[in-house]
Amino acid sequence: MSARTSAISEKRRRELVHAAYKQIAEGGFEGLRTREVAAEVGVNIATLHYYFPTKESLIGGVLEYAMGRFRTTLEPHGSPSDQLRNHLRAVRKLMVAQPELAAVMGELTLRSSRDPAVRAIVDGMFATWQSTMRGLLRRAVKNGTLPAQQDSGAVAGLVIAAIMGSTLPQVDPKRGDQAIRQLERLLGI
Amino acid sequence: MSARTSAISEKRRRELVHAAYKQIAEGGFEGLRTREVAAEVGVNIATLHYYFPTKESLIGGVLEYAMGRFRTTLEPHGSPSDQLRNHLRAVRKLMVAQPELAAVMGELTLRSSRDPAVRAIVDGMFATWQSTMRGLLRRAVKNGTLPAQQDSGAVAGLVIAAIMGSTLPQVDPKRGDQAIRQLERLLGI
DNA sequence: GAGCCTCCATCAAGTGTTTAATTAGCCGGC
DNA sequence: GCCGGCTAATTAAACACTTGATGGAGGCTC
Repeated sequence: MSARTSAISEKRRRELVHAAYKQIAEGGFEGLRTREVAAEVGVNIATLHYYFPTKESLIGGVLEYAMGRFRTTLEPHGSPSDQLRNHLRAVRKLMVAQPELAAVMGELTLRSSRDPAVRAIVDGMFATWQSTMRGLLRRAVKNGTLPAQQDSGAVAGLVIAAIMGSTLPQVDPKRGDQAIRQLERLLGI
Repeated sequence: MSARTSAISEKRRRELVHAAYKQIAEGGFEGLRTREVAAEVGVNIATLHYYFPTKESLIGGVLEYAMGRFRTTLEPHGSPSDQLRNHLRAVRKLMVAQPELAAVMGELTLRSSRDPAVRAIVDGMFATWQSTMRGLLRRAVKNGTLPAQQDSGAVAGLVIAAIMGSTLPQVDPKRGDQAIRQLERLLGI
């Protein structure tokens, strides 16, 4: 929080957050035990509480970490003409390459309906994503790479819903990819 | 389990399962406490364990209940020509009308990646849904109400992914509906 | 009264959190 | 140079409470 956090201290924090992140990925919030997090890093349980006063604050760290990870891939890149295509591919690839992130995102999304603090951040992330996506869609239409759409907002919502839905654990990765490719086809990308 | 379970006994079971169901809906698996379930029904904790030897078995009951609830709306109805449309509407309506069910489905879906018993059932449900959907799509194409599709399986997967994704808690119901309507438009329903 | 059902009391194993103490390194003054 | 205090970082050991589960005693109904 404060400006002067020593390098070693910052490292410890990251270690702890990352351990908790992995823990949540494989066991859900239900399976998150502060003791195990500490053990995985190889420190005493009290050390964990030295850096994160409460379990809640540790979860906060994980939330921040996961969101950061996700946000980076949301930033569009490549030539404007195929930014939309790149974007879809990138997000989908990320979710397949890092099932841990997909799992944690799922947990956080679900938790956001009960935890206002989580909700605020997750909501913000989705809002950003939605508006990014809408921008890409509009640009693609103006560009000519995409047939005109009535409601770019609704399309953006659909794309996001489809991506999130296709990363749910029961859908094996192949089916998820198929679904997204099918969406691209329908959209005319 | 056995054939002769008295009416009152069966009622108790249902009460307990339903209480657990509500509990999971509002607090996730993380927040499921057998004591609270028993308290909500108004019985002693030991009574709960009389009907459900373990917490796991209680969750099994909830799983069965939720799946049953979901499955009923999956059955297509109406005239064959607009069964597909009805189906989409029905599922979507269900998820909006019963946010509890959506929440529990989400929890179960996430849990299915860690719990083999849950996975088996949830997977089965999705498989059924997928093939039902594919059947509807094919019939609609043959019917003429839907333009020809290359891969009905992929389309079915997309529809399912979109529906599941649109019921995630952070998407407010209006956006979710928009997304599904947009999907209908794209599909040409 | 037999059998299904319910409760009281209790256990053992965790669970997040805290307390008091220890170590290591740094800095200023003598 | 070195010493005493200061702070950051870490630890062992518990604390207070929760949680799933049990055993045995009694009750209600047919």
